[in-house]
Amino acid sequence: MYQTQKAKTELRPVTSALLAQTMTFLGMSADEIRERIESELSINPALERIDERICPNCRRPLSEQGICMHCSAPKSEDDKNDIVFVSPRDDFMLPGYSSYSDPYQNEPDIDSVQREDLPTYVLRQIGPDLLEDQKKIAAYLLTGLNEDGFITTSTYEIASYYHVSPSEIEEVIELIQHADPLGVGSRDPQEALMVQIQHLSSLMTIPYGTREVIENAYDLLIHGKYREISKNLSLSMKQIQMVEKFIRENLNPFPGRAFWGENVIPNDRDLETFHQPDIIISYLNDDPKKQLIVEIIMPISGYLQVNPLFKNEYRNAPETKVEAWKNDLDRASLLVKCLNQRNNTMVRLMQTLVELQSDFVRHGDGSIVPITRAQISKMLDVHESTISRAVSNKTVMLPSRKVIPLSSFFDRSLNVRTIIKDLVRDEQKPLSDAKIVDILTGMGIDIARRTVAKYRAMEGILPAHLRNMVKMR
DNA sequence: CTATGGCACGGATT
DNA sequence: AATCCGTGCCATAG
Repeated sequence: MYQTQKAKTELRPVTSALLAQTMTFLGMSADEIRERIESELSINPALERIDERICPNCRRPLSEQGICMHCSAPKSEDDKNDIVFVSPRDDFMLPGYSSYSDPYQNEPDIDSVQREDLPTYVLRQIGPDLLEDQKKIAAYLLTGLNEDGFITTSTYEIASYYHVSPSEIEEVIELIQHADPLGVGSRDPQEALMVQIQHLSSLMTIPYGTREVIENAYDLLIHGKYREISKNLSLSMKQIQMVEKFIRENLNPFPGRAFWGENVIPNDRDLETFHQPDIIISYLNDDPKKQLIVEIIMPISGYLQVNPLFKNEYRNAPETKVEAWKNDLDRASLLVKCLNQRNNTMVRLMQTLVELQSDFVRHGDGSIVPITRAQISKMLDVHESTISRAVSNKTVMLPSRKVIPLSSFFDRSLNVRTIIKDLVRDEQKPLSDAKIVDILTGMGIDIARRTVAKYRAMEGILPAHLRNMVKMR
């Protein structure tokens, strides 16, 4: 009687704290958790880190490749539907993976550099070329950049602040603009594009009329008013299309965004390649016939536990310390429990998710099955918000080496969008949105004409009357 | 008249 | 409760 009473009162605050914390942990990315753990480790003596890799499922030691012999060994290698979970690891940039970070460029150390913030990054590049007072100006300019990488303060403002002439400011700005990411420190997308063009013109051919379009018809361009551009600048529609395509593929109107790789340019999922993923899915030995390997990246290598020595010590704790030590112990065990809980949830989530979407993982966008978070939550018997948190703020690397947000697994329209993309790619003569609706209806997909238009826009496909001439690839 | 984009509404999803 | 998404209606361009 007395015991249960006591157990309850002790249990409740702990479990609710556990729940609350687990929830917050669940919503964090590997990076954020890493930070949290590091800080806890540094202040809490009761917490101990063991550098040994263990299976997230059964907590047994793993083989060298990080595969749990206990959990996954008995399964046959030929079974395509097998999904194997391997130990979370923190050093995901193994030699074989190093090319992920920059499939387009060969600069090797983009990864090390992308962690620092944009102003620092730029300043480091141009620093050597600057005089002392130019440096001050540059620093001032750079800290004033907005998230798009544009300068927000006016030249005159700075000039009067530093008692120098505006032209000297301009000089510094120009240097900044030619640093990587190309075009930072411009005032608007238009200027950024011009800088990029100037730079690229020595490296590749720029389609005829590109400068003119950007300089004189930028607003028309972003609104897709190609006819008008054509009239104003006397360029053919074909030329304008080339220009548009060139800009879309080679330039970036928002230099700051590319730097962060944020998901702000919806049509360009490639940019997300620069994110460190929270989960990696790959084939065993990179062989598509073999099992899928799912790795959930852990914030730290090894695992955490409550330090047994500290626990012992606590029994003989001096009066004055009892309180504080107990606090430490509680926090340590809470953290460990939370992390285990989080891991457990993530593993279960990915298990069902990859199983359901294995075709998507293996064969790409077209084979995605529309799934909602709510459905998954029922299958796993957890609250919807749990799944929501588990999915948010996380990215996955697919065997194709693309890094996408985990939420893409729940993209209801991705499969239809790919069909449309394929349809347009293989079309003989341009299909109008209405035609596409017909075809889709024939395939058993029932959506409105207006929706097709939206999907088209999402995929960056021009309207039918503008894509009649050249067909790319 | 046809094709498409903008705005806004309502239901689903988170 | 807030947000997202598909859709209908209407304006506009060709």
